[in-house]
Amino acid sequence: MPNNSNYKTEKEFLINYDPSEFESPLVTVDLCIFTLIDNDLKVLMVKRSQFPEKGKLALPGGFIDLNSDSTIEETALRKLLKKTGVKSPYIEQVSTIGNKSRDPRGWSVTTLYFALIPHVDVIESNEVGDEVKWLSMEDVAISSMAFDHKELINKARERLANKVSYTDIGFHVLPAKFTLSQLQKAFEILMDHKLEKKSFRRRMMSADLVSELDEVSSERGRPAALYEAKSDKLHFFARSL
Amino acid sequence: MPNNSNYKTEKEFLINYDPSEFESPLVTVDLCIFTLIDNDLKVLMVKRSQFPEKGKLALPGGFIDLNSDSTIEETALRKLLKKTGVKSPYIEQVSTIGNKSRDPRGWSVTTLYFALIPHVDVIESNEVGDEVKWLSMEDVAISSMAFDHKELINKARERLANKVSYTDIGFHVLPAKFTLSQLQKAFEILMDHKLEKKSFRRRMMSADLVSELDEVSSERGRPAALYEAKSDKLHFFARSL
DNA sequence: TGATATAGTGGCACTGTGCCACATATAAGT
DNA sequence: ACTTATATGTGGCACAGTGCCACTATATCA
Repeated sequence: MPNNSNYKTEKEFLINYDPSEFESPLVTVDLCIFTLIDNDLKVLMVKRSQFPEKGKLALPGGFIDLNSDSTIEETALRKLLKKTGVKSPYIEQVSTIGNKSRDPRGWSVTTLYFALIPHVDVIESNEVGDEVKWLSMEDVAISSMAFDHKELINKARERLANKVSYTDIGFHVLPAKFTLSQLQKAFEILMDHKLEKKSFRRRMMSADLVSELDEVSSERGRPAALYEAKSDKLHFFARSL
Repeated sequence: MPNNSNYKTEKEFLINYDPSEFESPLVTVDLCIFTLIDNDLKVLMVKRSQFPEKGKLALPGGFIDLNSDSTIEETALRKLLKKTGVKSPYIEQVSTIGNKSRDPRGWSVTTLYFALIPHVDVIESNEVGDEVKWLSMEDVAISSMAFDHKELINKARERLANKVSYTDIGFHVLPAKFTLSQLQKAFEILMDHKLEKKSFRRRMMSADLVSELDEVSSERGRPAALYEAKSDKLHFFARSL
């Protein structure tokens, strides 16, 4: 607990102030990076190379670099860039978890972010050469993980599903051009909830979020019109999906 | 930055691990405690008695007590209890802000909570005898404040308005018995948005959140039926207000 | 008794949604 | 060539919830 009580002026305080008076918890940032691969929701994990929890799967993340990071968001973006090569993801702070038991090293606080990236943008074999792995969300429940990271993933997953239902963040897992069916499928997977085709299309068109291109995507069946997102701005739907 | 790299076993790691290897930021918890006094939204402020920012208005909050607090929520509740005497408020984590410039003492991280309490439950002249003040939200913009606390209040205010529009947390600023008009007025102030009387009543009744009592409240005009909240559970409206 | 004030309701037009049948356009199979 | 499978895209209607506001109800005050 702090003890810097009896200074008479601001100057005296600043000169004599000793940061080590404060006993601080460990502070980390953890990232839950989601993407869609073959219509399967995946989360990026790394295998820990150091104690504690050496060898276990963990979320990418780590300590704030007090010298080079000037904000906590910068820490998060730096770590995401290092693991995926993606520079401008959708990223959002989920929650901060702090208690005395989550880390064997002692009182520990972590700020959890989730990010949404299109899989095509990921540079495989990242620069660090850490052992990274896209884990299917279906396998999260049955995998053993470091610290409380399984809980963290569940929190992020919940926030993701919720937010996708009333914003356009779902666009961020798709490539630049997509069909409305692909878009709908992505929303359905992210929300874990089936959607009605007609209603979905009506909403997307009336929200004016996409513009039709002069191209079609053709696989099986009738060729589908390709669209692109109209804006990068976060858009709130008037009503939830 | 951490340096605890070369341990061969977990045991060796735990024995030799030195927490001071880590350079940690300052970690605090700040509270934005809202209530309604005479149909005016207020936020609780304290006058700082120590450097830095001595004498300025600040949000109640402070350092985690690593010995007595076992979670960060416990820290928040402890501080709220100390300032207001309220034991079971509505409380919610808003966001965590961390950067190198917000505190003259150096890299600093704060986790911001907002709380909603009924004014009647507040024990005036709290045990610490700190100089505390209910500041009207209208005066926030024109008041000088410590650190980045004005921004913190604005963030909490925004979250509050938003959340009130699709949940029943607005109930928490009212006494146990209230009229529907009082309830509507409270929602309007918290959301900063006028509501339609008929629509509001329809929604409240169909959501089955209140039960009518055999009492009436009578001031001017026709006496109004008194109601009480049916449950403490957080309820999400199907549609926003 | 009538003015004023607040509580509470009736009722209708409008909007968005769920639903599902139908029309359209292509590839693949025979 | 024609059929079948498959997927895209639309038409249209019943239904539910909302906004709106005039109207009724019940009190106090002068």
